[in-house]
Amino acid sequence: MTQQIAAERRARLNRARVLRAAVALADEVGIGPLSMRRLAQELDVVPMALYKHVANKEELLDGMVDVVIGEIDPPVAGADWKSMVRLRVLSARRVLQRHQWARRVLETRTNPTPAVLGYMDSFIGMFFAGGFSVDLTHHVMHAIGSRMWGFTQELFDSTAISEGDTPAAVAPEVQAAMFQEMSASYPNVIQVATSASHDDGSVVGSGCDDQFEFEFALDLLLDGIERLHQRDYSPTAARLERG
Amino acid sequence: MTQQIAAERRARLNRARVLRAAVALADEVGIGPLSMRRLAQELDVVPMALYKHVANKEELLDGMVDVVIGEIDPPVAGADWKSMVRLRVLSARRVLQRHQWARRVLETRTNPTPAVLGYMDSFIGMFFAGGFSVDLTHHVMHAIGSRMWGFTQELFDSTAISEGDTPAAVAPEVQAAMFQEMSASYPNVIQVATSASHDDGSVVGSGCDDQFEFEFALDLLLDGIERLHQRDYSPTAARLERG
DNA sequence: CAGGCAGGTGTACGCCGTACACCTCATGGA
DNA sequence: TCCATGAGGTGTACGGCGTACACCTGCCTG
Repeated sequence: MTQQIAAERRARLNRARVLRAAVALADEVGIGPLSMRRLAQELDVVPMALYKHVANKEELLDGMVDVVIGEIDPPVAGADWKSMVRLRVLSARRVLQRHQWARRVLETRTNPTPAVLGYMDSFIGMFFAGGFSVDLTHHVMHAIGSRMWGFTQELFDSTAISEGDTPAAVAPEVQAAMFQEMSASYPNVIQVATSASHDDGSVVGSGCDDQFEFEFALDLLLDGIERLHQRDYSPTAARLERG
Repeated sequence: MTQQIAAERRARLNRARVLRAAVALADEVGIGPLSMRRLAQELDVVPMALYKHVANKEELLDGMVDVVIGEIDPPVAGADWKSMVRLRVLSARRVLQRHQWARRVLETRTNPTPAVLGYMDSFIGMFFAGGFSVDLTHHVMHAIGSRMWGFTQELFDSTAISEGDTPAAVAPEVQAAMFQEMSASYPNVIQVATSASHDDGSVVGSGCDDQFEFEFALDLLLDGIERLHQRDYSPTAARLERG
């Protein structure tokens, strides 16, 4: 009975609801405009109410990351290490792509939450299961770095602009002039940027297939790692004898 | 004469001086505490005075990045592409290590400044000079990503904590308990983290040699790239026949 | 000597995170 | 049945942020 009444009123807040609302809000408006005040408003509550459920904004962000990580598929069983890793990374990538903000937030965490550690632990476990030494695994984890989460540090990718303001359309003749100028100053950049995007003449190579680029780089890395593993390479030994 | 008087008074502000002061301040206190107000104070000037020299804080940060990029060595002439790239990256790394904050700032730039484009252009030029096709260069640049700037996205590295607050020493017995707990929950992480740091028992593997890890990963990448180049591999062709 | 303009100032606004004291109301023991 | 308790929501306030806008000042040029 009292439950019913409570349900008719505003549902009671709890940590999970706060985090879910935060994730949803960030998905919608981006991480920049996500403030405690804005989130509170979304939950129809006064800002300070949130602090009964999260210690502060940092902890809120930690919690949001945990929610996101929870969406990554568990490792598929019974495959070789390489495909396990590959699939897991690509799963993480899909998740992080649903929550664009998560990349930046992940990067700014100062200490890992249990969920993060759990993911890393199971990630490392895939290499162990594949017969990697602790030592090689260590170096390999460094080499993979943030690619483990399914993203690369794409400096200045075109999608980064889409936070908030629209890029303010410019007249075609101005575009052309800019292109000319760029071609003169940065001929190599222009060549590379336009190589994969013959269809549209956009200056930043927005025509290029991010997913392909990601997999290309990932496979380059995995192939290199496989080669090391096959020849029982020990990075630490190599370093010692190099001196 | 008037010059002398001016020199006796506070030197006049200009964009370069603002940027240099900003870089110095960020070097000293970190990027977090760097506010327009704080910077103005450092320059013994009212906050709004800065806006006569930079449009807003974003532009200030852009300018700071440019200053940093200016410190990267130019490419060494007359070497093969691989060592040119390698040396350039390691030079960038040294610079970015002098300005720890620059990594984060670089990551948050939304559009590249001329200095950034210039660096990328000359970077791309090294591959062209090495006989790489435009196409392969494009993919290779993606694969290198932020490693071009001499950093990897080290999530949760121990250095990240050092912004501002000291980590508040904990009693050894508490440390031991934490270690026990971690070992139970994240056995793989613990193994890997402690593999390269037998000397000190710190939980986060702070004993590991970042520079070695970086070069290890860089070389893994460069070797992979070299292999592709030698066999005249065309990623785009590979993709077309696959797709 | 006059005028203009580059550059430094003062004030004020709206945002942010959050400390702290307070209120309210469901709940469980007497 | 009642009342103490404590979890959870509220209101107010503070200090910090970026920066808009009007203003002042003093050097440089004509």
